[in-house]
Amino acid sequence: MVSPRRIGSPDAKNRAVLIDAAERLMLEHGYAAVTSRRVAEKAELKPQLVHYYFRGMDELFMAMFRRRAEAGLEVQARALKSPQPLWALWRFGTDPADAALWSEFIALANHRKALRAEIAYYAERYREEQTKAVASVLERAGIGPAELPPVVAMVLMTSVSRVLVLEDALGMSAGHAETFELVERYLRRLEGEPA
Amino acid sequence: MVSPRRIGSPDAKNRAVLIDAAERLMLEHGYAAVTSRRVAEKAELKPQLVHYYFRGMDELFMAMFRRRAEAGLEVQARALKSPQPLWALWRFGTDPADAALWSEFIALANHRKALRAEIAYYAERYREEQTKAVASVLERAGIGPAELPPVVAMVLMTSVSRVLVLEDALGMSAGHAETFELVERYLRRLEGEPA
DNA sequence: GTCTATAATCAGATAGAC
DNA sequence: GTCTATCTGATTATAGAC
Repeated sequence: MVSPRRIGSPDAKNRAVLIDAAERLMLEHGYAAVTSRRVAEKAELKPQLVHYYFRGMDELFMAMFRRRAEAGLEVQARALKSPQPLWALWRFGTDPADAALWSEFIALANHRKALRAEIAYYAERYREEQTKAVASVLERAGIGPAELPPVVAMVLMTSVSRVLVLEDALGMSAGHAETFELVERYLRRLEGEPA
Repeated sequence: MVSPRRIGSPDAKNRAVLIDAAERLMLEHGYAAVTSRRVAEKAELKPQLVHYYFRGMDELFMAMFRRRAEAGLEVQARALKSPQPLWALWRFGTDPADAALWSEFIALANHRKALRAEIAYYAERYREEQTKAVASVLERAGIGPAELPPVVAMVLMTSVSRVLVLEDALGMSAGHAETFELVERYLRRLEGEPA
C-alpha cells in the first residue's frame, strides 16, 4: 500500500487554519521557514497535526498555492469585467504581497515537479483570460494583432509589473518612475484616464 | 566581543571549493538544500569547515552572490563593448542557469536584509552600465529620450527576458513565440540583423 | 593558520491512543 | 474521524586539538 496512514478531511476547520498559518509564515520568513513545527505553533496546534492533514510538506505547499490561485482567478475575473480592464490588471499586477508570495513559490517550484506543473497550469489560465479580455480593448483602440498581438501585450505587462514590484521590494528605483510614466501614458492612450 | 571565533582567510583554496559546491547545490536543489553538511559533502570536506570559513550560512550565501555578481559584471562589460550591445544583452538575459540562480537569490533576499542590499547594489550597477551603452544605440537609431528613455529600454528588456526564461523553466509557452518575434523585430530595427 | 569532536537544537514522519 | 507520544535523523554552531 502506498499510503496506509489516515488523513484528515479536506474541509476540516483545522486544515484551513494550518494553511492560513503556513501562508503567513511564508510571507514573513520565506518558504524555508515553513516547517511542520513552526506552522503548528503559529496555528496554535500540535506539530503532528500537520502530518495528519497533509501527507508531507509538499502537499501543504500545494494546498497553499491552489487556494491562492483559485481566489486570484476570481479577483482577476472581476477586474477584467471592469470598464478599464488594462488599468485594473496593471494595479492588480503591482500588488507587493502577491509578488512576494509569487517569488517564494517560483523558487520552491524550481525543484518540485508537481508544484511546477500546478503553477504553469494556473499561470496559463490567468494569461488566457487576460488575453481574451484585452483583445477587444486593443481592437477598439485601433491596434491590430499584426502590430501588437493581445497575448504579447499581456506578456509585456505581466513582465514589467512583476519586475518593478520585485525590484522595489529590493530597494531599487533606477528607471522605475520613467517606466511607470511610459506604461501609464500607453494605458491612457488605450483606455483613457483611470477612474 | 562579537565574534571571538577564528575564521579562515578569504583566499584559502578550500573556501573557494566550498563556494563552488554551494553554488552547484543551489542550482540543482534550491537554496534550502544549501546546508553546511551537504555543501561539505559535495566539496568532499568536513561539515565543520563551513563554519570555519564562514560565520554562518548567511555569510556563505553572501560570498556566493558576490562572486557571481562580479563575474557577471565583467561578462556584461564585454557584451556592451560589442558592435551590437542590445543583441548581446538580449542573449545574456535569456540564459536559463543565470535565471534559476537569480530566482533563488531573490527568494532568499526577501528575508535577509544584508543580501537584499547587496543584490540591489549590483543590480543598479548592471543597469547603470547598460543604460550608458544603450543610450548611444538609441540615439543613432533616431529614438530620442522623450520617446524612449534608455533606462526604460533596459527595464523593459530585463523584465521581458527574465519573465520569459522563468516561465519557460516552468513549462509555459503561451505568448512566448509572439513576444520573441516582436522583441527581435524591434532589435533588428535598432541594430540590424544579429551577427 | 587549518581542521575536528561534540554539544544543543530542530526536522519530518508514524504508530497508536482517544 | 481527530489528535498525541515518540522515534530517527539532520542542522547549526562552538570549544578546543593539531
